[in-house]
Amino acid sequence: MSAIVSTTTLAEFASLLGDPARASIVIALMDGRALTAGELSWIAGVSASTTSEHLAKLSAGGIIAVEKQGRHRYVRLARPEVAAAVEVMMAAGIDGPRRYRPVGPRDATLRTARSCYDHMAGRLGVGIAAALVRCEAIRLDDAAAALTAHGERFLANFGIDLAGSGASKRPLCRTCLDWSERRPHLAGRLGAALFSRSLALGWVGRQSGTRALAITPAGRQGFAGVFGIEIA
Amino acid sequence: MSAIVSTTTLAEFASLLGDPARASIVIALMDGRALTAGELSWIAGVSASTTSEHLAKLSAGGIIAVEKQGRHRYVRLARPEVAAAVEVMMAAGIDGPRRYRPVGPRDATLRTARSCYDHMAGRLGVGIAAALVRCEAIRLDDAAAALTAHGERFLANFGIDLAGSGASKRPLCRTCLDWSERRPHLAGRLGAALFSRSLALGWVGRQSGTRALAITPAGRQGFAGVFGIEIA
DNA sequence: CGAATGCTTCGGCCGCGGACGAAGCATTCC
DNA sequence: GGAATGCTTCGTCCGCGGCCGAAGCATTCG
Repeated sequence: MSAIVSTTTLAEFASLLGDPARASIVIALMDGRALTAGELSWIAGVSASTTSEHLAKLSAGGIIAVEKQGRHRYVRLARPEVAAAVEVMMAAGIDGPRRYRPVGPRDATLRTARSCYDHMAGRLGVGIAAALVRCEAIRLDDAAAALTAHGERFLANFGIDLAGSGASKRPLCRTCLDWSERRPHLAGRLGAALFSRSLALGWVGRQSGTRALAITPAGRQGFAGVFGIEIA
Repeated sequence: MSAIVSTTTLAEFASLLGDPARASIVIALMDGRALTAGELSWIAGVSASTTSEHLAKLSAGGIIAVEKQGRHRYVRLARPEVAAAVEVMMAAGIDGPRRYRPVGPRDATLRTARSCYDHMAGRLGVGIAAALVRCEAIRLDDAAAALTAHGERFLANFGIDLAGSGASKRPLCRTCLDWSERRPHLAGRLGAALFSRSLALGWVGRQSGTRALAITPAGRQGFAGVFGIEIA
């Protein structure tokens, strides 16, 4: 055998992702956010009971981690390896039959800056995260991220009021491994707030039909001034 | 959706690998060699007819490429992206449910040096590949690898006559991403020749029942002298 | 040419597993 | 307390797909 692991390992892992409903679930979790079973049920387009069974399998297979919280069940991807595998699998699955896909400039702009649900990713996203760590506005340990008192003031100064964003159940500050940069960017309520504030300031702009974000001239100035980052 | 590609792409790709028989087939092809349908039938442990159906699916899914040759049908992986995906999936599949696996000494020896079909992998394999690049015996661009004129002489000096190995269809020089090292090692006819020559010189020895390779004292000296590498 | 080999197509069997709804816990809300 | 919500367990159904053997094409061999 070519592989160190047995063949069943590959087949088991793959078959977990080989079901359309489970694939939808996993893709929905790909940005690192935790979603409830109910939300996933809606996303996957199957009943609550079916979703529950799928979640049980994914959990047993080490794909997802489930966290009970009140009467909700929060689901997230279990390990970064899983996210990495899904990324690569999607890349491999594209144009299986077809030959090439024209990667082109569109891909390049995605790497520069893109939206990942409601926060920013790409070089811009990881740049901001790194800048906030550098100036000790946040601390990243392991998987979790924490906002410092200094960071709270820093962000308030930037126009972000996290306390005002309500007592949502959603984690305040969460990191997400960036697909193109292989370094973390910020997700969670903080990531979302940074994104919406950047949009409000006109620093970045969405483009229809793509996740690519345009960094405006004002944005270049602003990101450089506030965070000290230059995006190539 | 979080992903660039649609959810069906992931599910389709994954379900192709989600069947034990197909997974065996793909794993058997992981080193880039082309095998016949009959061989794969034996490897997968299913009948010829079943194998034929599996091959049709894998081919339609862009996983494998099939080349007709006389009354044989040679099968190989279609694209490097597929091999990369399988590598990462196997890595992600390990210890899905289980927390850690006791990596232990057996695993350590596998990481040091192991056979990957007919060539060498592990630290030894990637070390040799790196050494050959360093001394400009081979060039690695992107996925392909090419032997230089200097490299041909270098290898002849080492006792490898690649011209004599026949006009096999098999690629001369091919790289394979190493599972444990995450760096390329050499496969293809060159990789096979390096392995058999090392065996002939008594530099490495196979061990029964495992893919681990033992590096002999002569091997330590030899690999250090010829390639300038020390394997920890 | 006929016989042997390699693979595919066809037909049929069978079981896995994904789907749902109803009922059962658990938690929260009023 | 009771009602509402969120999720899981259970029972059941049903269809997809993997499996095989026999027959059917190809190709090669003698």
